[in-house]
Amino acid sequence: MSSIILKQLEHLDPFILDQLLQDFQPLFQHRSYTKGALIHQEGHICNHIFLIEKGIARAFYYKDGKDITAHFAAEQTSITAIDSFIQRKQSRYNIEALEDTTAITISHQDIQTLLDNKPQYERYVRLYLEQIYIDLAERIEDLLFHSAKERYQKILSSNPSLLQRVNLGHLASYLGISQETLSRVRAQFS
Amino acid sequence: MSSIILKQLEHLDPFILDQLLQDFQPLFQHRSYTKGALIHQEGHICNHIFLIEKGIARAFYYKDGKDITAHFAAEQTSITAIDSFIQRKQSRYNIEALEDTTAITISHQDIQTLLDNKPQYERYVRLYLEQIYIDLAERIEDLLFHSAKERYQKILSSNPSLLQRVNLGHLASYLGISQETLSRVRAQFS
DNA sequence: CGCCGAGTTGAACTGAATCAAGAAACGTGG
DNA sequence: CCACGTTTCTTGATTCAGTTCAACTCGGCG
Repeated sequence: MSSIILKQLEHLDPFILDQLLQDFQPLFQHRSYTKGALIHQEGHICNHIFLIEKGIARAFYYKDGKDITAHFAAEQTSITAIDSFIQRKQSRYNIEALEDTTAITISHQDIQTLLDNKPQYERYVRLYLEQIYIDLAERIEDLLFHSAKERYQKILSSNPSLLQRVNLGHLASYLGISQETLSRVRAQFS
Repeated sequence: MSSIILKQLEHLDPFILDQLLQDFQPLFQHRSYTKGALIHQEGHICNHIFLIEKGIARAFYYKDGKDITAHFAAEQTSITAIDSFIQRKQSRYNIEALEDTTAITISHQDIQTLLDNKPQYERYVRLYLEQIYIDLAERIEDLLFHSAKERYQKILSSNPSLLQRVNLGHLASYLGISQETLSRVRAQFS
C-alpha cells in the first residue's frame, strides 16, 4: 500500500487518517518523471495535485523573463499550480521535476466528486488549506523582516537537505534574492 | 436583516447565498467599537471572526518593538487573528478599530458546531480560505517584485479609499516600507 | 580537449532605511 | 474658540544591503 502521508495531515488521529487514506486510495494514480521533465505547463489548467513520493519538484513562473521559483516540494509534500487548481483558470506556473521523481496524482474532478459524496472530508481539505495558508503567512514575514542572510540561515536550519538538492539560482529566486548575493551569503558559512 | 455579504463569497449563486445566510444568521452577534478600541489582544486565543459592517480595523503585531500592520479590513470584509483562530493557540496579533466600527462576530465554537451538523457548509469555508490564500500569494509577489512606488500605486488603484482612512505609518508597515519612503513616494503623485 | 552550465568574486551603482529635525494637523481642556 | 501638547507627516543627509554587470573558476561530459 502506498501510504503517503502529507506533512500537513500527519497530526491527525491515526484512525481517521486510515479511513481517509482508504477513501482517497482509489483516486490515486502513480506517475513518474525524469529529471528536467515538465510536470505541468503554464497556460494550461492544472487538474491534478501531486503528492511527491520520491524526488523533488518546483513550481516556477516567468517574471520579466526571469525564472522565479515559487515553491519546492520534496518527499511527503505536495505541489500543484495552485492558482489554476483553485480558480480553474489558466496557470502562470510551470512545474518541473528537479530529480527523477515519482508522484501520486489526484485529479480535481475526483476530489470534487468525493467531496460531493462525502462532505465530511471537506474538513480535511480545510485543515490542509489552513496549514498552507499559515506557511504562506510565515513566508511573508520572512520577506518583510529577514535579510538575505537570515533567510538563508532559516532554510539552512529548517530544511538543510534542500540546499543539497536544488541549484543556487532556483533557491535564490525562491528566497527573493539574487544568485550572487546568495552565493556570497553562503560563503560566510563555510 | 443584516445582509452582510463578504467579498469572497459574493460570486456565489444567490439562492445558495441566501440559504447560507439563513443558517449563519442565528450565530451572528453585533458588536460596536469606538475608534482606537482593541478588538482583540495578543496573547489571547481569538475565538471570533469579525465581519465589518461599518468602519475599519487592522490586525497588527510587534516586531522588534515596531508596530507592524498585517491586514486591514473595511466594510464587507473580514478580520480575525488568523494564526490563533486557525491553530487555537495564543495570538501574536492585536486587532484595533481605526474608526468607530460595528461588526458581526461569529464564534469559532458556533462555526464548528454548525459545520459538524451541516458538513455541506465546509465547502464555503473552503472557498473562503482559498480566496484568502490567493490574496496572500499575490501579496508575496508584490513584496518580491514591486518597488515601494509600485506597491503604493497598486493600492492607489485597487483600494484608493483606504489611503484616506488609515494613517501613513500603518500603511507603510503593511506595504513593508518605511513611513518616510512612503511619504516621499506619495509626494510624487500630487 | 574544449565547451557549457553552475557557481564565485569584484566593482560600481541604487533604492530604501535610518537618523534627525521641523511642519502640519488634530483634539482636548480651559 | 483659542492655546497647547501630542501625534502624524514631511524633508534632508547619510548609510547600507543588495542588485547589476562583467569577468573569471571549476567540474563534468560529449
